[in-house]
Amino acid sequence: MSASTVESAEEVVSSGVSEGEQVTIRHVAARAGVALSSVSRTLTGHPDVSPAMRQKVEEAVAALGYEPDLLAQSLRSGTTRNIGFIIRDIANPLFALVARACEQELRRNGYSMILMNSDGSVETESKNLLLLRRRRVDGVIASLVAEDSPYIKKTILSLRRPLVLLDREMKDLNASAVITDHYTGVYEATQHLIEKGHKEIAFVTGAENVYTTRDRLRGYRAAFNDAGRAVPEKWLALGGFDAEYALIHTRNFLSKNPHPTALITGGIGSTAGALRALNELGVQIGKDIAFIAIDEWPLFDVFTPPISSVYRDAKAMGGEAAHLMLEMLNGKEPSESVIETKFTARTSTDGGL
Amino acid sequence: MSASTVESAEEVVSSGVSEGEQVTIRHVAARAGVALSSVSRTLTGHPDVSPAMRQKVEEAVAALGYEPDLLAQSLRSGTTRNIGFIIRDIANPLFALVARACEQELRRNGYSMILMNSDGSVETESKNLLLLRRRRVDGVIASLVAEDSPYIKKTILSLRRPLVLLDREMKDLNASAVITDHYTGVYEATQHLIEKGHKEIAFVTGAENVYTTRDRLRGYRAAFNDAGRAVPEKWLALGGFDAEYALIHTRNFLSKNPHPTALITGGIGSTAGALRALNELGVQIGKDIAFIAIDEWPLFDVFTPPISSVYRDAKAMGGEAAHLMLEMLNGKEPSESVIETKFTARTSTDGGL
DNA sequence: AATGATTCTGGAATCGTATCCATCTTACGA
DNA sequence: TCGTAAGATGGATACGATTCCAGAATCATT
Repeated sequence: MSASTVESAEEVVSSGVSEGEQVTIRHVAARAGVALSSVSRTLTGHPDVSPAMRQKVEEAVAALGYEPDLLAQSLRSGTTRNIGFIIRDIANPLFALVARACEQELRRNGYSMILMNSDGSVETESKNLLLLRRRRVDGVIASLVAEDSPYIKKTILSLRRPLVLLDREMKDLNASAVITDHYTGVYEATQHLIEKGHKEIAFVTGAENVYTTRDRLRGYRAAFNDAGRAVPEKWLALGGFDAEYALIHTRNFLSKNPHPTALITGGIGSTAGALRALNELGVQIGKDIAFIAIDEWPLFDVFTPPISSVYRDAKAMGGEAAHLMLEMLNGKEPSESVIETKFTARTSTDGGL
Repeated sequence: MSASTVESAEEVVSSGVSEGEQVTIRHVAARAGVALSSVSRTLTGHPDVSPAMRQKVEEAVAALGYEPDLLAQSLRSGTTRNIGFIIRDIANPLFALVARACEQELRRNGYSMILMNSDGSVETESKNLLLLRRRRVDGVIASLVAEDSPYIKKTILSLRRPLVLLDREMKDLNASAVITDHYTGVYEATQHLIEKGHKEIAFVTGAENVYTTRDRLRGYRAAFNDAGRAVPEKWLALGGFDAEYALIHTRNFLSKNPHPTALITGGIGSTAGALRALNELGVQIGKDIAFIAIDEWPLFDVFTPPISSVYRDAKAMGGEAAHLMLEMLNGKEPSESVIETKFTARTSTDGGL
């Protein structure tokens, strides 16, 4: 009796498995001289299996190098151990961190991640959701492009699978959500600027049809209100998270006279666009204008000048998303998890006045 | 006869499909009053289908809201239209761009991407490859952690599916590859520094067990040789692509006396680590030291000072990878695609002497 | 020793779809 | 009008696994 677990190709061929053919449970059964069902029972850990049977099957499995086919198992069991992950753009560094942490956690629990970019398009997003349903994923984790599309809502309702939303709030969906407490961070950031004497504080970010913007805006407004100041509505640009939008509107704001003395950008893309505009105009951050970024770019710590920011832990977001998904897969009710934000003042908020 | 394509839930229930149950081809056949096989033929576009049959089936499909189950189709057809994508870390901005472009292109062609991070571990990478095989992906696109692991090579050979390597070269694998012409870019970068009068040019990057490093090193050495200078071997740190490694070795190099007057970092992670070390030591780029980064961080264009870099088009890499994969899936032989690099001098390479 | 309970095993059905094969109808040309 | 081919359809089988069910073998009990 050979103790080897890997046998030569010739021996495998001589075992009734022809070249290139997939080794199935049937081959194992034949080699072990038992029934299909017995092999399956052995491998799935069914209690009614004798030690003799177990040994025969395990020998055959080792000899043939058999591996269960996840596709067939999925069809039979109705569960694929695949989770769909839909985001606007994986190249957004914040979402990349979320995706990475999420994938790690899912993988540790035996799930794989199917990644889809929605490219900022509601239509693509919707198509992706439908495709994921057809692929029979066990659940979907998504950062939706917009919350107010009835079409998306309908599509989601038709999914009939656990759903975890990232930084979005939608009613009547029976979904879990990882939401961020943007309010606190943005409130502190705005307050910081007001205390420094700024009145004309511009805020450039995405549209109000996502929770992210609404919660940030709430913090921004509250800081003015609490300070007994009027909210400078004319310095709000709430149109898109893309860099291009922020570039144009930052450029526009700074061409006015008077122009804002401080600028807050909401989100990775907005920050990039605004920084490009300032750079292009030769406006020096921390001197000609006070600047605060919401969400940190990976290399912010070595920027000159160091940039004041509202930080949130993207890794924790990803882990929490996976966690909430796993809970729902285990039959628990949907729930929410809140991620904190933290404002840190650095030298980019000096100057501007 | 109602012209509506979406019917009410009650009507669906009354059609023999009970609540929550998946609508299958069988229900469609029953509703249309035809055989299973006829429905299948109609939907797959088989020529032997009469117009009358087509109409009956299409009506039933619309009435029931039937959608083919990709899982069952996969099992039957042996092809999943899933592509595995394995990288070290999706949070690496360069790879995120590659992944995004690749996913887009695959999606346009009806394929989905299963994303797995190998976390820089050969073991995880290997497990991921095996899992992808069990998931019966149609192909794998991978940026391997190392080329010299015999275990990985064995695993890959056992895949028996089309494989596209990203920036790696391995013999006898029958794989396609997207490789980068690092040589040219690094040669030009090094030459630029030599012409400026630098002799002590440090180079911090990953290990030589990947093509990326070897090709860059070749360019670095050739520039010295062509200039008739000795290669400063003592300023080579070829140990890892992670930021931590670069941080430690940059710090170490600069603590020496004499220390390097110029620094080249190879790869996103290395650049981040080196920038942190320089920042920490208070060494000013473009003044106290000349600095060149290989691969650009997204916000390099607004860094102060602007950083000289060796650029490559990550989006093109992703698109090419998808393209090569699609070609192989269509039966073509493996091939290689080369991505260019371009050195651009900016003010970070002033000073240092 | 007969009975019932328990353990173990093999055969068959099933998941949802695609395709082979056989049958039946229709059409066409000689 | 007949023979043959082509067109159209239904039934059965297969993809690779799990699970139900029934029967065989083993064991304990009176």
